[in-house]
Amino acid sequence: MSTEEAAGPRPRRAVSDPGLVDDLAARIHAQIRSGDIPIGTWLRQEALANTFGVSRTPVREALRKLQADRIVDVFPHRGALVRGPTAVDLRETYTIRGELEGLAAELAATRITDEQLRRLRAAEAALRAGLDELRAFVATEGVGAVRSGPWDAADLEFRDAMLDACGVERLQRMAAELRDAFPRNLVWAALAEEPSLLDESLAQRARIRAAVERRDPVAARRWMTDHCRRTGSLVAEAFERRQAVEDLPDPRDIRARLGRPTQG
Amino acid sequence: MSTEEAAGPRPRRAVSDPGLVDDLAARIHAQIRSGDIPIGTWLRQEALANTFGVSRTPVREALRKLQADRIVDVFPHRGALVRGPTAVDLRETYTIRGELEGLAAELAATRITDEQLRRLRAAEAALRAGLDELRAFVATEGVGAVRSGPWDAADLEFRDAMLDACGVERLQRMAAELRDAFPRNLVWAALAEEPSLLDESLAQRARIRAAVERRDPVAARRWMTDHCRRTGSLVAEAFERRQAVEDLPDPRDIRARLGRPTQG
DNA sequence: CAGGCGGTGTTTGGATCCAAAACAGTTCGG
DNA sequence: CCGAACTGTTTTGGATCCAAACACCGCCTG
Repeated sequence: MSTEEAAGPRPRRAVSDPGLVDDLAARIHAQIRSGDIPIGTWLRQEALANTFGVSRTPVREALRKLQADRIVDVFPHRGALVRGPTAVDLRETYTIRGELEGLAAELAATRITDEQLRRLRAAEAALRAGLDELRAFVATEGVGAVRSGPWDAADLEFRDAMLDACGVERLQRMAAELRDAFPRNLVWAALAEEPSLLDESLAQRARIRAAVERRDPVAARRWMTDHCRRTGSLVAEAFERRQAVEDLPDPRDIRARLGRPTQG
Repeated sequence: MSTEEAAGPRPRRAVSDPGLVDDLAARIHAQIRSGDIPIGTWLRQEALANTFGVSRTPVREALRKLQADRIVDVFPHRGALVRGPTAVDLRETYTIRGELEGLAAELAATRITDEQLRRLRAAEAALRAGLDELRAFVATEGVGAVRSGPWDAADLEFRDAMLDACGVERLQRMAAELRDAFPRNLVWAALAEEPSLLDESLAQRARIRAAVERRDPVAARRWMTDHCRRTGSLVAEAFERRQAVEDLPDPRDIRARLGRPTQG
């Protein structure tokens, strides 16, 4: 019987070359996260191949990775569709994030280093600065013109610092996976429309940071979990409001955004 | 500029056809989970293609999916290597599982239906029966001869029933992902070597079931988290013992199990 | 006029082909 | 005697090719 094992080559350098497919997947994912490729978009293999200057073969493999990460849905003989969350998806995701990041905060409170603590404080400061700037921007330009800015970056940095401090690699990865489960604009668009919510969000994070600072695992976890759940409720509610306005036929229905085959 | 969107076809039936690639990935994954393909095996594309009667193209896409699921490591120009956990991997995974399944138990306690509760009880009964049988088997045949049996199946069924009862789809998926992160035999081989541990494991589950039955979310969560952490400790310790005996050069080192290219 | 039917163009899916990379065994030089 | 370079073989990676599936459109029929 032909076995598929047969031990073979031994890799000298582990991950020096990222590999074309992984790079492609990361790039496509980035465009989806940023909103450049909107939810409900059909990803055409040939178009992607052209834009990245490669053939369809590596594109197809990249799409399989994105499928496994639940970024796109692949329909046999039809193509890959960029997944969009439903309101319950949002709630569920934030609930789970509350658990995972809560655990991370708890662990971080017991084992954070001084260096990591400095990073956390810096992120909080950046968050505060970004909030001021964003509020000023909204006051002059309006909510609609808001684009991904320093507040969003600081937001990610704060979370990354916390996850890094907890020291559990798998936890980092899983939390990141949840964070990237849907485009960023869905998140901060919900919060930016009411600046007072951002104040609240910042205050919650200050509480978390303080708890970690004084090495209080129980409080750190509690505040972090609360923070995630509260944020999740806000995002989900905003999403539902928005969905009520533009009447998408069905939240779960794939037929949304069908348009026409060639948009010429 | 050529855009990669261009709205297109609308899928009629959602998931009627699994698709060859998904099927392949599932089959390979199953063989890894069952231990038929051991950890550290180099997966040769052509060999896999031959065994499944297809060409290398779909095999490569399937491997990309497994890579995204962290089942294999893909090294550019070298191949795909079946990942094996380290002891810290095991501990981390069970810690996180404690959180997720704890949450699941908490939710299940509040919203489980009578039908689901019946399923949970049935799984517990099967677990008990499987335990008796396994103990008898170990007494006559010895630990070494133990293979995946009804106890393992009942174990999975109990967890699935609980996750199903919690009603959060993403939670189900993430817990399943953790459960399948490494071969099953690593798990129950650790527990089977000391039957009293299985008694303890069963008692813990009875406690959980009882808490869910009386709709006590706090207790359900507590017992479930405890159960997962305890199991994780046992598995990790057994793994460390085993690893100490067969002196693998380095836990993280890829060069393990190098052998020769063609094992003819 | 509505609904079913087949033609046509487009897109995906799998197989095949070829070049580049890596392993293994050998040879050459110190 | 040991190590570095060379060569042959194996395997992966990307491109290309062809068939099958699907969407769109017009036509035909009831």
